[in-house]
Amino acid sequence: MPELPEVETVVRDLRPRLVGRRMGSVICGPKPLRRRWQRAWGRQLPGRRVVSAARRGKWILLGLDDGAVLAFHLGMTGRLQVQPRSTPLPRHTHLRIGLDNDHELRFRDIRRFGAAVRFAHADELEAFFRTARLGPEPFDLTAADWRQRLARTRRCVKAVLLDQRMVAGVGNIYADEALFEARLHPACRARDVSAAAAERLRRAVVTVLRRAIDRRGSSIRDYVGGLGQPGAYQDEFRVYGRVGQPCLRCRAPIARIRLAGRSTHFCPRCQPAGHPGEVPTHHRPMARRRGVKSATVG
DNA sequence: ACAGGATCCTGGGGGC
DNA sequence: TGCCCCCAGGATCCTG
Repeated sequence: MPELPEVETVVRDLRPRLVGRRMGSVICGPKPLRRRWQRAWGRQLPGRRVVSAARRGKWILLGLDDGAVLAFHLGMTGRLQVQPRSTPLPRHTHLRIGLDNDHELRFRDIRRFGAAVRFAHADELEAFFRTARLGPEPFDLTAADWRQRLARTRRCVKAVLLDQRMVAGVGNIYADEALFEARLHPACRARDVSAAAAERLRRAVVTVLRRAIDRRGSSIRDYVGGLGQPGAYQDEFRVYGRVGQPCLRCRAPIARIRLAGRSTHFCPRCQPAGHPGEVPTHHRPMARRRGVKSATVG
């Protein structure tokens, strides 16, 4: 679930509570975390001091005083929190790292799509991101680079936004919100998007992410920040999760379709299929077998 | 190469 | 109440 704004919020919450702290005992839960975490890593952590807390895409990066980096990905349901050791341990807590102040860093993840990885050096981390071809941060993405990236694919813009190799940190919520902001139909082929629309989209992504960071991210069901508080941006969604409800700009009912395997929300009137030079492709109604209401037919 | 679908997990909600 | 199906802030395989 957590996308860039949620991850950024967690990092900002954790930074003052982790940086300067020394790590103690490490306790792993019985179930593996996408097989990334290696039990042996637990032995390398005690005694190390946290020197930095940062974010790259949807990754949380804790720099240690031996040059190693402890990286966390929250997947769909991951939570990374600093809590007093006395706080009751919730279910699905997979990793606990003691701190030198009666608190501990707890990684909890119901669905276990998340990951924890120890990189021995910053070089290893860089190699990892290179291998994954992790794209640029949205805030660093230049207009020219973005235009070229869009021009090189036949996929629809929604799929492009979700692809971490194209731009890092955007997920399903903010892809939909940014496309609404840019007034672009999510099914538009990326390569057919005009230069003007591409630039609108690039700016919309930045705008929406900044707004969401200001509101400490979106909490729909599982997400909380590094101190356990929910975010508030869900109250400002223009399209995400608003199927059938009136568009806040034009009152037309918000539609939902499935694109790139994900629920996709948009306003059929504000995000028309037929912008000049922007030809939307395939899109099927969400409705499956069981009378699930198809949003497109209010 | 490329795009879509299945898959990994667990839990919640709705329909019957 | 119970069962079954669908759904979910993600990413990675596999297939055609």
